[in-house]
Amino acid sequence: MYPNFIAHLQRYITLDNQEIDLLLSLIKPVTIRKKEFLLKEGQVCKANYFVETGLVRMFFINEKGIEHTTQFALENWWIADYMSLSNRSSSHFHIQAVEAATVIAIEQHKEDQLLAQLPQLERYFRLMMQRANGAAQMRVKFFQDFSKEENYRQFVSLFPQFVQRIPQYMLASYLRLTPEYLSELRKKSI
Amino acid sequence: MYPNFIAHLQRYITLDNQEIDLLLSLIKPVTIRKKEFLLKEGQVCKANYFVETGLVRMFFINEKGIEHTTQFALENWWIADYMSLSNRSSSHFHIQAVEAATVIAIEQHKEDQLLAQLPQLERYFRLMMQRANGAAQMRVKFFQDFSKEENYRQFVSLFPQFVQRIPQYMLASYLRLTPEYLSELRKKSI
DNA sequence: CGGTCTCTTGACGGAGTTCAAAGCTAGTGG
DNA sequence: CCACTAGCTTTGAACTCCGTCAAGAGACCG
Repeated sequence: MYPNFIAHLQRYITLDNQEIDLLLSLIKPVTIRKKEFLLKEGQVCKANYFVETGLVRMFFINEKGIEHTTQFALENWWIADYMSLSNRSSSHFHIQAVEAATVIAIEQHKEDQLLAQLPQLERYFRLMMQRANGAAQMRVKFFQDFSKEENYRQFVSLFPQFVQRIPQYMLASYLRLTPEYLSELRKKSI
Repeated sequence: MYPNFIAHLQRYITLDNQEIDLLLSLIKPVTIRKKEFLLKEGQVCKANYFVETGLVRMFFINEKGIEHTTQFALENWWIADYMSLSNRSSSHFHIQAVEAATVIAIEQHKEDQLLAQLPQLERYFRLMMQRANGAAQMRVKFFQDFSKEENYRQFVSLFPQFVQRIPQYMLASYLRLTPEYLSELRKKSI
């Protein structure tokens, strides 16, 4: 049951079987199909989500109606609108399945109970949030460092298998370029 | 002693005087003058830094020799290269004082001891990392949403007093535009 | 198979960069 | 406390990366 989730926890903290059972009783498993939503803009983000299998993304729609993907979450990554979650404010983002996904939700309203009963989880989440921060810092560097063409080439060479899993328009919106320009870059390189 | 630091902790967790004394015995206060460094590219980041007073920034230098500022830390913010800190890998960034600053360093090699003796701090740092993540997500949205001109105008209207504290070339490098173009935008708006 | 997304192509335009050079400002040492 | 200098800011001209628009080809789903 949720092998990725359990293995991931145990890479950072130790939990015995009893504790794992307790934990599993307090989480909420969610399965979503392609294009279904975990969160929509305007709602308050009610949980932190662990991707057990599948692929999920975060995006927003600007005033011109154009989608901008800000984040992908593959297997073993956490995703949520952390501003909305921290402040109970309404979210500026959508979270949506790119592929059908099974997700573990840690719900806000059960968090206190969970952390009181399994204090090791404070440590686990601290480490996860720190790791996510590190990733965010590197991403900022990545985008600032290079031209859009270089961004594209780097990304494809770093994550060739991942690029196969997402439609081009979505990659374009993540890399901050238009589908037309991405198409042009692809033509040049083949 | 370190009023901002203590007050900030107590906004999120409770600590009695004895615990505060213990904490203060395990931190390392650092004062740096303008342009001095807390971290240089290539070093391993050895601490998480809380800005008690002053102003600090994170930046890197690309292959053309151009500086890119990725983050500012004002009073009451934490700053570190979290990838380097988590993995003990060498850093891709510099951390430098923009103004003379007094900083509280939580050193990696004392972290275990600190967290064992003051387990509430796990919670505090979890919340700080989550807050930083929320800020990072909003920043990505901010940059993706608008043109460079709009980024500039928004930033100035949101943080007019902060803009006074930093040189223009540094604001330009944070907003991902050239000093020449920033100068042009300033002229237009006055 | 029909219709609606997705991807490609090409022409055009403009936001933003590059380069060079000249003012300005602020910090430093004499 | 002044003078010098290095570095910051401004200006303007040329250029280019990349977005916009429009239209057609292809792909996928009901």
